[in-house]
Amino acid sequence: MSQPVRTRFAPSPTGFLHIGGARTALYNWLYARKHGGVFVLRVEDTDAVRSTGESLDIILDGLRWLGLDWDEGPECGGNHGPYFQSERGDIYDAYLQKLQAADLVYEDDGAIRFRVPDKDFTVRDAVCGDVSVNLKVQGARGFDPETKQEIEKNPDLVIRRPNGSYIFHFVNVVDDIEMQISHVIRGEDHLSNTPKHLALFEAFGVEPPQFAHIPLNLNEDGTKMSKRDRGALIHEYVENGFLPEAVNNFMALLGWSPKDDAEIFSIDELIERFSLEAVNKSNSKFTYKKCLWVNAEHLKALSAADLREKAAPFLKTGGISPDDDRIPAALELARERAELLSAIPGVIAPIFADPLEYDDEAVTKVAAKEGVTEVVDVLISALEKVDETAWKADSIKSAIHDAAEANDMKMGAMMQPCRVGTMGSMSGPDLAPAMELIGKEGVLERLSEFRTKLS
RNA sequence: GACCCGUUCGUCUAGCGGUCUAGGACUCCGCCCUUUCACGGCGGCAACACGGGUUCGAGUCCCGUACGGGUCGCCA
Repeated sequence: MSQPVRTRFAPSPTGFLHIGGARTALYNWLYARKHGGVFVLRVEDTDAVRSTGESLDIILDGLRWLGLDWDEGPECGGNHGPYFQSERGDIYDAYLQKLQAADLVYEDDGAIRFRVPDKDFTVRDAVCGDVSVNLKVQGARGFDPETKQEIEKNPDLVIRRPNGSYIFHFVNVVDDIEMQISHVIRGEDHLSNTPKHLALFEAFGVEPPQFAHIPLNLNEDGTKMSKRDRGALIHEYVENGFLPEAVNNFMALLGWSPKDDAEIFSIDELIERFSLEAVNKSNSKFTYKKCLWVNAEHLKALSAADLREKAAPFLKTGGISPDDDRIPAALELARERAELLSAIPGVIAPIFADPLEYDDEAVTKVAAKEGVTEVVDVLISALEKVDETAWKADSIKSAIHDAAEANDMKMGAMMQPCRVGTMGSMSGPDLAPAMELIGKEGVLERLSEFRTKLS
């Protein structure tokens, strides 16, 4: 019972890395890491027609981005390879011979079928409990979705096609045996298939691994998530400015519970706290808004250096130089209000803009206020008096405050025109620090341009 | 259609027979903080699918119904 923990993620390279697959990978990875085990990546590419190298790259890139590193698998190898099923034909042939020797298979129309025993197989699932099925009885009934008719069928499992290629159930079991997988953690959609796998394990005389079928993630409307749905594909998280630790955190929460009120976890905390016992039984619905919130929380927790590094590519696409000296300070202003890395440039762009673009609606709104030209005049003369070397958020703020008092104006009535005049819009980062970054000269230029706009 | 799994606020969930007039989080709303934008803090709305049992007592155990999901491929 105390065999080494070996888990695996076995994607089929026929598309993108889906959030469901990524979460399965995460749970397997977490379990292996928690128990000092090995995480194996196996590529299930027996379907030569649908499998592509491009798809494999996308999946590997996605896993790497998430930080779900594998100990054995493509590129790193291992002692139980090869890790592509397309290269394991000899192994499958050898296993087929074992079944042939025991007279457990027969040919049917060129294909090879495995004789299914007439008995109950009980899946002892770490999440779902015991589930028993008699394959001979169950397998004798089929369903034709076209005609919606129940049809009689041969319960014996096809394990090899006439063209010599092997079927999923067979290779899956053979590989799990050969790779000495101790825990099979996979989607609940495989629960009904598991008795078939159990029959195969028994035929090979091998003790099956521990199974854990995790609930599925559905769309918010309860329908099955497809590639078209928002939040379905991992590479979109990369492009949209999510942090990998946030995506891992959120995926972990969909189907697993820490059992207390904590929700934001670093990857190390997830490893420490994860357990199969705490995996939920019921399906969950994917909520993008909460995912955003989790990301915002991780954004706030990022170190200044990490934030700068992670934000850099997004700054570039936003037309802002990541090397500007003012970037660290600007990022601190942005992180409090950005939920995504991709939102950061938009928040701080006005600081670096030259010339500044004014939001017409904001200008019109401010212009409509009575006495706004006087306000701007007061602002300009007050800020001119601030010494260049004393151009800091505090002194800027007190200069405005003093001017308001001296001219019998309300501070609140000054800040809005000041904001629109210097930043171009009604909302944005904390104003005084932003003005500090723009610089005295820039602020005065902007305000005087704004002044002419008003008259 | 058969079989399998599931069902607590709109959503993610806590709850493993009495401490539940059901807790937390997201969303939404209100208030406070901020003489700017946010963050933040505080508060509010909001759930045990239904019906039978078992029990002194059921969100918690059992059965049924309804609903949802899954499987029934020479896809994985």
